[in-house]
Amino acid sequence: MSNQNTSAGAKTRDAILQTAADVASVEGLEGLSIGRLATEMGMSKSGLFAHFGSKEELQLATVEVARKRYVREVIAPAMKSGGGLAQLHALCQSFLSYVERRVFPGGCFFAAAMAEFDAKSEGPVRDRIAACQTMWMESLEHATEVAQRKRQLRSSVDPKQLAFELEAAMLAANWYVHMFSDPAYLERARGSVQSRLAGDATPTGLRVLEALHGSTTPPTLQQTLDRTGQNGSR
Amino acid sequence: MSNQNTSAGAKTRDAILQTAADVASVEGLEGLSIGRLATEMGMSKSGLFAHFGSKEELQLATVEVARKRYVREVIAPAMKSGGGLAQLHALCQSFLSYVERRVFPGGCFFAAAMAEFDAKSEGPVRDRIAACQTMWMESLEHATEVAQRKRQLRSSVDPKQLAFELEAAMLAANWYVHMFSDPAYLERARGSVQSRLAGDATPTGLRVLEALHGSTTPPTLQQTLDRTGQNGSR
DNA sequence: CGAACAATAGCACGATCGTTCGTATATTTC
DNA sequence: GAAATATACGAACGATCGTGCTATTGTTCG
Repeated sequence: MSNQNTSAGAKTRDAILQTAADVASVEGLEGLSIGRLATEMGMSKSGLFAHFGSKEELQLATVEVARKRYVREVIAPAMKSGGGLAQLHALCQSFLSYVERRVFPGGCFFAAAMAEFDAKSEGPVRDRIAACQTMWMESLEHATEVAQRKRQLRSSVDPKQLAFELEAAMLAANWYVHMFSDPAYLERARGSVQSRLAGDATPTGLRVLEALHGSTTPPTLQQTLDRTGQNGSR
Repeated sequence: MSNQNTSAGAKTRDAILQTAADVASVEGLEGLSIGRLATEMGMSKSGLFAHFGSKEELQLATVEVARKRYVREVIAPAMKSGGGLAQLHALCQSFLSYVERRVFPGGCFFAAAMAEFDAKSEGPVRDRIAACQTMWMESLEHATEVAQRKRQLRSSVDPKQLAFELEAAMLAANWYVHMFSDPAYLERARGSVQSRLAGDATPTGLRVLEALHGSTTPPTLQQTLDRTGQNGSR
């Protein structure tokens, strides 16, 4: 989109921030040091510093490019699918794929940032991280509400509760897959998402889910269908 | 138990480590600095340092006292309840209570430590954190297996999968409750645990769950009972 | 060509980091 | 009481932190 009118300085600034986002996903936003970043970029500390004016500005700018990357790699692909339950499913799969593809080398940038700042006192960086997290959760909740309007999810489902549980499984996968270098946790999260969605789906919703990924579904789905079929759309 | 033969030095050493664990739950184990810790303890940097010999030793010792605190505040209370499903339930409730009671001021020490070290390269501290996390997960898995032997949980349940999902809800509550200062997330996690356990419970198990917390249960339990009752112990 | 400007480098500052060393004061042991 | 040991302190180290200030480059434009 706006990738043309980039002066020489803006280009290096962006290159710095891309590296900064990668480093921060591993070392944290506080652990990210200007000297270390300058060395890694092959430029002087002061030259790099001049782009931002303060460390806090560097951190905020880093969060911003990380957010764009997140939108590009997680949100946007999921938006291509139809609204409602399909989109909710797509958002979850997209996130887990994003973790699997190591879009950030240290795992989800925002998961790491939230863990780093959640206990810390107020501050602009913390606020920005919290806002990003809220936006993400709201996109999960919104997809849930649309799915309810489309009668794909039961109206008794609390969107915030469902979003919380889906996010919980995804976050946990993010931590454990890195801590133990075991991709099995991604599959566990996929299983969680699948059975959670199937468990709250109406018969209409179950057809959507079935169509989404053919017969890849483990027995859990069919089993859940048996269990919930008679209850209707209650 | 062995709180008597504490020489003067061992007493201050422990006092240092208790403070260190508190600080580390907020600032992280790397963010914990010896100078800052010395100031907080009202003693000299070198005097404090002499107790450990290196920062890494300080970190390892801090993890150890944090682990003991975790055992005392989370594991031990849950061990009082009967084995199997009751114990699994107790472990989850105990953890959420531990978060709620702010046993560590910055939230769960090990959640923070895992988030800090999961992306970092190998090292003794990382290994210790990973080992603690494994032990915790195994205690959840073990309780699940006992519950299966007691026919309280379906034999089709994968203990690792169930432990993962329970842990996911608890971890997510830990992050969000601090990030947004909203205790509602604790209730969401409690709801997740409850419905997850009820969903996988046999009729026998459901009776155990009902007995556990009287009529505190939201309609979800009764509803789930209706849904799963006919399936028997499958 | 030369002026204006954006971008980077060099250097230095005060602060803090983890760490070492020598020393002073308690406490225990003979 | 003397010797030995445990415990803490103060000063200083080299390194790195974030941040200024000044100069030097490279590009753009009149």
